[in-house]
Amino acid sequence: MRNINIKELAKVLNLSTSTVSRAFRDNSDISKETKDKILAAAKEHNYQPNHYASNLREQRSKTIAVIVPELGNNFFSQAIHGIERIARGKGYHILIYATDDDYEKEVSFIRHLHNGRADGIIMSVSGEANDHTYLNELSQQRLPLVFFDRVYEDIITPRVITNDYDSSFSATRHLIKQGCKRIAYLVINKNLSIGKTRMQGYLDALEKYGIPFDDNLIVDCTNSYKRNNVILKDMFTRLKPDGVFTSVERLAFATYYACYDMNISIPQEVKVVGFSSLQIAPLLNPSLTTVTQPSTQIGIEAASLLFKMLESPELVNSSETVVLDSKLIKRNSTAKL
Amino acid sequence: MRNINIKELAKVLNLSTSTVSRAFRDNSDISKETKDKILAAAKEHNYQPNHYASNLREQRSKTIAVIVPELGNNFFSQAIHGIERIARGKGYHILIYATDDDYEKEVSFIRHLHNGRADGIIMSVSGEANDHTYLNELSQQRLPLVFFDRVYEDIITPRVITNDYDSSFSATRHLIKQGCKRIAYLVINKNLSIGKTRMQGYLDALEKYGIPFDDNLIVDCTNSYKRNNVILKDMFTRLKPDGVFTSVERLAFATYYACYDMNISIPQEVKVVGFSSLQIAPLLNPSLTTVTQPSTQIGIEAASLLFKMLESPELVNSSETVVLDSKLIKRNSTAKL
DNA sequence: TTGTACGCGTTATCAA
DNA sequence: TTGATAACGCGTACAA
Repeated sequence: MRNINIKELAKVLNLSTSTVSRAFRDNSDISKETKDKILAAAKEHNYQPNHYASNLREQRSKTIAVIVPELGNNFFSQAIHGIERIARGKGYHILIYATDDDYEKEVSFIRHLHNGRADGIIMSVSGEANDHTYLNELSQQRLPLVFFDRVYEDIITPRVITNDYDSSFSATRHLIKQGCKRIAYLVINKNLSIGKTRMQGYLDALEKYGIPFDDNLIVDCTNSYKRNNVILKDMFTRLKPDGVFTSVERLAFATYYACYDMNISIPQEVKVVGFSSLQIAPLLNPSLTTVTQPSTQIGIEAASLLFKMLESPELVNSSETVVLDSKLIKRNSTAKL
Repeated sequence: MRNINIKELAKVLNLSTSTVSRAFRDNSDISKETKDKILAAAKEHNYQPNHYASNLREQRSKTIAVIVPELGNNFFSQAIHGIERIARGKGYHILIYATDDDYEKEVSFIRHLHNGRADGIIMSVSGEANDHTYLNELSQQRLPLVFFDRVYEDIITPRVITNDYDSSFSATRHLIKQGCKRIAYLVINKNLSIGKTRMQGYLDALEKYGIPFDDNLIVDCTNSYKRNNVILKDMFTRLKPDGVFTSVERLAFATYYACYDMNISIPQEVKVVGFSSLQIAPLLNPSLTTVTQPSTQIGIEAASLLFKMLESPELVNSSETVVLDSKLIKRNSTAKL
């Protein structure tokens, strides 16, 4: 288990540890000859500089932490994919943390990361609670932090988001143009800024096109499949919407399941559009009209921003905001008859 | 940026560093009073023991590495979710590495992990190449390693797999019972043991039920959507299969797309079943019959096995194999007319 | 119960 | 170009 260390390797080569160390650092003066000899021996003995010793010495870890509400969600795994690509290119390692939308975990992860384990954090917030002061408390000595997609508006740090307001407006307008008059808006956490922004686009589109707003049509859902099924069936029974706009992918699926169960046909009786990064949306029955976020690109931008902060902090404004465009992709779930 | 260290905290408290250190370690002798005082001060000053210094001192990192062929794939993200749950419970951190099915990257990741960065590795292999000796070379001092799902058979290390042979046999038998006579088997990498095992189940089912085997019906696909589309259209044109069994999820989607393009109706003209962890398989058009692996559970088992190796190596046989059962879930894509 | 002192493996400074 | 040495921050023998 124990790997060979620099001292042993130096002894084998009859050199000092400093010389051996130099062979692994690019800048230092060392003769080509010696360097080659050392690298060859290193390979033979399977020597690699111990990362923890280096980190301790250099005060940086070449590691970034990624905190997301959940794994096993298309959007986040694709974003992580994007982050991974950039980080790998820079020779950085990635630590993954899933909060399960639990605020306590989020706080705990962030606090723990302040022990040198990571050089920076990329996070999509849980949004369970309203007290984010813990982030501000750390602010003087806060690790470089980039938000993506789900952000806390009261925390000033660079962020990568999408044009949610416009997308929501377009999606809602699309439903209206397809003939919907009673459009339900499904959301999981109204308090989360992303939920609010998306809702505002919905509200403004209704107003602009003269559709009366019915408070009941804003439906608060959960992360539980079972409870959502109950909530949605109740919604269909009581409110008879002819259009459904879901602020997250999962609720579009829940809508489909509820419609299947109740024999409500999409798009004849109700049209559905949802935010979703599902690549097989065309294969659904019916194919799902989506607001598709450039998820991988979001990850790429977020990682790039973080590295910019790490490499040249002076070039990054702490309120820097990168806005990417989502696309409304019209499919059969909103087809006119 | 610089966090307070143990020395400074000790000075503030008028205590020695060892006493402060003890407050954070559970086993050491320290008066409750002093401990509370230290922990309070630590909280106030936002002190946390530097992880790299601790790791260096203790020679372990409380970190495990997870290596997968790709992120953004339902199976792997669900498996990672399972791993995450167990690791978090043990207070371990998770490093993520995606190989993109690139053997070079896999080798590089593994080599780099041998510098103390991780205490153990959980991996699903890339399977691009046949030379896995690099793993054996490291074997005397190899990090504890657990394979899951996609494994190298020539490397002896604990593994968590599913009953692929049986599942394939059942899936093929199901197609036969639904009336299929010309069943194509779609695979991405024939050399990968998992491809072979699944194929054997298919072959044996054909034989048992007296269906003549046609070599052309074993179709080698790729990871590229575009190329697969060409390959599959060609297959439908030339071979006219009436059943398709896909060894990975992606190929089931590719089959759907090809059928859509060619106006081949599922299940009327061709029936489709595939290995898949897609949770919304019921929402596809038509709903997809799947062999569903317990992906999260696989992650849980793999992580548990790794921790067993870390905690009590003597209890783990290096050829220990955990086999979990997949389920054949019959849906409309294989319905009889 | 608390403090002193050393070493974990590395790299940077300085001297040779 | 190479070598000796100190320091990074922590945890633990050992001493008090």
